[in-house]
Amino acid sequence: MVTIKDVARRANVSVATVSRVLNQNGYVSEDASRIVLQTIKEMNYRPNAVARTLYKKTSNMIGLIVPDIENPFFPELARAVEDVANLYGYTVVLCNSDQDVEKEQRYVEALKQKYVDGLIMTSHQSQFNDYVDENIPIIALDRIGDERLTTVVANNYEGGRQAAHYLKEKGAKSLAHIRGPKGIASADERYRGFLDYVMENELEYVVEECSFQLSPAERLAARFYDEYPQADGVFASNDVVAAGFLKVALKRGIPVPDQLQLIGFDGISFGHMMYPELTTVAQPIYEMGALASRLCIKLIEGKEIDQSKNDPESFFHQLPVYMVEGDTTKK
Amino acid sequence: MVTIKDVARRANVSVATVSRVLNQNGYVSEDASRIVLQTIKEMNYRPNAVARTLYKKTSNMIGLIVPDIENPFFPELARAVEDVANLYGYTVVLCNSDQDVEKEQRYVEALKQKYVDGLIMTSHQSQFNDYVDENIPIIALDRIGDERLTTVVANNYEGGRQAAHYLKEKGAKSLAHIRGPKGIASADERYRGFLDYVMENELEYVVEECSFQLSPAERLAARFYDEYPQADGVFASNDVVAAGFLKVALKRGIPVPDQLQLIGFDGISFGHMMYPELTTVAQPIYEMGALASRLCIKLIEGKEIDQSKNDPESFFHQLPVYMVEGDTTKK
DNA sequence: ATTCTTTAAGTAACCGGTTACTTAAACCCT
DNA sequence: AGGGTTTAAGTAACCGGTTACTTAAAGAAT
Repeated sequence: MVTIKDVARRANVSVATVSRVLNQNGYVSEDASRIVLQTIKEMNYRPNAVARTLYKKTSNMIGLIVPDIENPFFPELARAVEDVANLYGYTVVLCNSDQDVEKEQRYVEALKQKYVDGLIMTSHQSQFNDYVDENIPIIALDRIGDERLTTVVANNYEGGRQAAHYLKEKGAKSLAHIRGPKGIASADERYRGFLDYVMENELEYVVEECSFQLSPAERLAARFYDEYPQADGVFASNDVVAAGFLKVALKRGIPVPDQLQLIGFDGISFGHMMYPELTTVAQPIYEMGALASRLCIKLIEGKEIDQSKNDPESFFHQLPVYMVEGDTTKK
Repeated sequence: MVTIKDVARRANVSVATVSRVLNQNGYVSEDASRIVLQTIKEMNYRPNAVARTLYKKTSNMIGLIVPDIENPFFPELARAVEDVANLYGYTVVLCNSDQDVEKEQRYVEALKQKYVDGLIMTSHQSQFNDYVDENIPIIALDRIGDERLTTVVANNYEGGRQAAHYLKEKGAKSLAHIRGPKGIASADERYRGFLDYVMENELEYVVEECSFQLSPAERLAARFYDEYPQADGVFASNDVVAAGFLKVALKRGIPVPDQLQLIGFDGISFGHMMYPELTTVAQPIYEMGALASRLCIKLIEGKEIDQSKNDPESFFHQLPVYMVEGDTTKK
């Protein structure tokens, strides 16, 4: 491997000069600069990122921790984070915490040891308090933790309300909400939105809880359709669970959307893969990832943003959701 | 941040002794060892991974490059790679090359600069020749590149044959294969398997090409059903494309599987999410990822395996595929 | 002509570990 | 008692960059 010393020797200058040319700082003459650049090209020299990191304590890496890489929502999010990060010269290290608090903590430790410049976390942990005092920027994405944390979320509460409203408008008489796990802010908020709306409008409803995965959703759906045959409008807390409910309904021959209407949440591209297509409360997934990434980089580089302690709002970025009308609700 | 010097000072020993305790090598007395360990715990010292990497030229990181993180096949694969890697104390850096050769090369460069210990690549590049002489282990996963490269793939050829055979057995008279992009070994092999089988059995068939994504699949499907209304057995080169064909068929009211039977490839968990469930030629995705990861680590640590130049077979690990009978083919 | 400022470039310390080399004490043996 | 081996632990070089500090030459100002 070619080092800066090799380049310096060949170019007849000191390592400091080579370093100055590379970093475009300090005083370097035209001549020296030309020769060094020429030599670098000739020798195909690439500065060693690890050595630089050791001295500068910065790595141009951003850690992204997601709870479940197999839920298509997160790859879509990761994709956006990565696109923006790449644009600014950062590498994203994607870690799958597997909804395991310990594994998550191990990752945070490992990443910090590697001098990642920032962290974007879709943490499974309900309170990130342990992390908030760290000396690197942390963005909470799709999760709400400590209020001092810069946060990017969709308007889950409003999404919950919209789902309930939409079902009511489409004539559903007996609503159901399959809520996500308690303690996960997004799930809690969707539930709260749904609940507020059905209460305000005095609608008949029932709530069940289900983790954000397919198999549990299918199991619950089977039981659910037995127990609540009268339910004609189901709002699932994410698209994967909605897909599970849709599948079981179709299997049983329950006519969708005529007898049963179904709404998911997320708007993963996956919902378009099935037929009938899923009606869903879509989050602006790409925008969320991109914003989180941009904010993280701003915090890394500017160390400031407009996040004065006076203005808590500036920590909290809430993006609007929007209904995507598929075929699992009436026209 | 606590450094090894701080620990050494507090424990009244030299940094060498602390290092020896940490790495459990060299001569350290019982007493010294005890004191150092105690001090480490008290000060909550964690050795700096970057400094260690700089000297040892090893990072305990494995780079994993996938072409499309949004195709569920790859997260599933990544999951397996990561599980095994974690088990052995390695961190996986997941990179999305976006099917872009240049982006892929940039990632390889960046990863090597970070002293990753090994690379697992599901490369979009048909020949990895550029990479094969690198001084770190490289595993080709789900792709075939240079024959000197350790390779983990499913038996795609056999899968192609099986799909054709299955469709024939289920009574399809006019077969179609929607093959993946030319130049991608897995797609080529599936195509070859299909072709050999239909030729041997003198079956009526047609072939179309489609990239491994949903939207192109849907567009192609629309055209396909117009052009080949007689086709009654479609074998798609992956599950995502199969899902696109299924969706368009259902939309048009084509009875599946009675009038049109459909087989995908991959066996992503996704195929179970839809109804009717996809019949598919499943790859042992988890096993493939896990094997690639294990081989990579063996190469890193042992630098040997049984890969003598005499035995090219040992470089080539081909795993069997198996039919998963869903509802898109007749019982 | 002298002093001050700017430009240019080298030397060496530093980042935080690991390890080759060295010194010295302890133990063993004849 | 003297020489050899094993054990213990310190010193300093090293990994490959960056940069503070220093020296020196060129240019500007009085």
